Amino acid sequence: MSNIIRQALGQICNITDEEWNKLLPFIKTRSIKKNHVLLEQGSKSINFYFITKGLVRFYYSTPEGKEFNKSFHHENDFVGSLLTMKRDMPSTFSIQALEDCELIVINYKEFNTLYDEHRCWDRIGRIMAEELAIRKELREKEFLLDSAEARYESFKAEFPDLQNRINLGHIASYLGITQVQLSRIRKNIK
Amino acid sequence: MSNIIRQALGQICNITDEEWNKLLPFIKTRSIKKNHVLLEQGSKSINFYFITKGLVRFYYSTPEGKEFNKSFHHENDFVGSLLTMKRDMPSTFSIQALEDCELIVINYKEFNTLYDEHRCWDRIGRIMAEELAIRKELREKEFLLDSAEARYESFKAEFPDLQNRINLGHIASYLGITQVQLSRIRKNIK
DNA sequence: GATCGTTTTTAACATAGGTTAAAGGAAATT
DNA sequence: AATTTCCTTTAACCTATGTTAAAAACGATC
Repeated sequence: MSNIIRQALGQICNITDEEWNKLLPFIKTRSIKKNHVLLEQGSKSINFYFITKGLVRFYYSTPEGKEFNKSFHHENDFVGSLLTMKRDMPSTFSIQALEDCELIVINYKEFNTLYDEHRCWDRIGRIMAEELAIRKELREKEFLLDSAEARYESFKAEFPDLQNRINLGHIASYLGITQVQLSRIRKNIK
Repeated sequence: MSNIIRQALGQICNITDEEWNKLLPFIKTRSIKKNHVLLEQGSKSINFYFITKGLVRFYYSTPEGKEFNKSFHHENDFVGSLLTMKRDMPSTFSIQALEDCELIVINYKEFNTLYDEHRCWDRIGRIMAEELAIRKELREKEFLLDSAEARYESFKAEFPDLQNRINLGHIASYLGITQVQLSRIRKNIK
């Protein structure tokens, strides 16, 4: 099971057996059912996760009871709240399983101790953070420049595999519009 | 001059004299005038910059000739195109001086060689990328959840010092709305 | 202080998107 | 197959924002 995560990390930076053995005690596996809330907005998380199977959504909840999807993550993604992990602050969003999931759980504080052990962990952390920043910049650009219709087309182009796994309500929420408006857009396109 | 940048980096991670002397040959200083375009969208940059004085905007240009401000940066900010630097791709945005600026110029390819020299550079790169990712996540959240009026209030709260240095047209462009709409919002607030 | 360029506001009209509620469809359950 | 639940579309109406153009305010310069 943990071979999968070693392979994923190994693509970023080579990890020696010695370093790998330091990580092993900090990780375990976990299964969660569809609809389970893995992390609740407002709480602090001590873990981050690697998804070996399934699909989750990150979402913000507003005081008015609305929800907005921040992102979707599936097989081979690392997921967690950067803010909680880096600054020990309550998470600004929740994480919920949209399908039954198999996860690898990594204790963040323990993982943190590795940074001073070997440079490979800083390297891995740097490149993962850079990739995240690039993805978030792209989404910022789309919100800034593109219409909701264009954002919908981008979503379909970027995540063709997710189209059939995620219902339109969740997609609309990711695009920052209502289900009604997405329905109107879909009618226009056809 | 380069003391300033060493101090800024030193707050992230200690840099030994030996490591610092490896960086020194890769940096130089440069002055640019207001309105000068430092990086043109579509071109590749070989440098990134540290601003010691002045103010710049990052902006996207559309095929229709419109411009949208991505971000503003001033004294003590590191600026550059992550995409150009990390993936050797043309920059998706331009950089223009909004005031006369004093810059420290760092050659990215040369800087890149430092990563294998000492772990402090991976550490610095990691933490800078993490901070960038956190800022971009916050802006994503504001686009997703907040009205233009709320985003304007957030802008004023987050950058109180920039209010008098940036004209309303540029602020509207940063918020993703027109100058006309920002004017209406300002009228409503008062 | 008159003139010129820039920034900001205002007006009038057009479009995108929100709200609420109901109707249709699709899929799961009994 | 009938029932229930969830997902998607449609309709009617309302608000936020875009577009274009002009006016007003502001600042710099001569």
